[in-house]
Amino acid sequence: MRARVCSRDMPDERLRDLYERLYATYGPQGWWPSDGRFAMIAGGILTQRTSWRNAEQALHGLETAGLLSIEAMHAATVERIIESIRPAGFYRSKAQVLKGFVAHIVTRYRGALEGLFAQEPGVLRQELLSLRGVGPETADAILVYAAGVPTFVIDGYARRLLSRLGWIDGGEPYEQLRHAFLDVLPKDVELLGEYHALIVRHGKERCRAVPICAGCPLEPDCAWARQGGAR
DNA sequence: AACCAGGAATGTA
DNA sequence: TACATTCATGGT
Repeated sequence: MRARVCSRDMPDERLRDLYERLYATYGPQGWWPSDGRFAMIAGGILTQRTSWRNAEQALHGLETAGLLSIEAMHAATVERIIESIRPAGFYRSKAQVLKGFVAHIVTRYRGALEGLFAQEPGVLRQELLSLRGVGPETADAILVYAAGVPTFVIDGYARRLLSRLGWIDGGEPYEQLRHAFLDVLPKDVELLGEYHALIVRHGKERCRAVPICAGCPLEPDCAWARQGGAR
């Protein structure tokens, strides 16, 4: 089946319905409530290919070490950052990424995140993407949850859900899927952030508990669900 | 005891 | 462009 979600000429009602259904099922997810913007960014980097549980431990490690600020982390050695974030895994590369990020903020914006976030949204996104260790998913997560920019985060859960709904083939480029959501949803940061969080929440249920779409593999009686819901 | 977790960079063909 | 490999800990 072709990816009708991706048409811009034909606004896709299904993506709005899906949000309503997910929200009605799981309620607000309350991602990244009030830890501070830098903590949100650090969390976004630390959680790459890692459970949020482990990323939180790493964040706590940074907090305990007093490294949860741009100035402190900029002054710290990579070794000390590594010690603090070990539970998150990939600690060597992530420590470099964190240090590279704060170095960028310090040199370009004199250590103030406000300078970065004051950029035009499109420029800001490109600038984030230019940083080492910040790919499309992390960039969009930072934009939505820290910068307040209305964009959409596409992750493995979103791809898997849309595939199982039969709305995409699965191999669509990141940008295509991002626009599929953006083009049919209100430019509301809260809604867009909630939507992504709901998709993750639903994905973690491993599609066992709640049928989201009639006839889709999420139905309790479908073959995929009976197999145990793995992969 | 393999498998997965709120990815991205690099290398190869 | 498309696919494989590397990074690495911790829970199930």
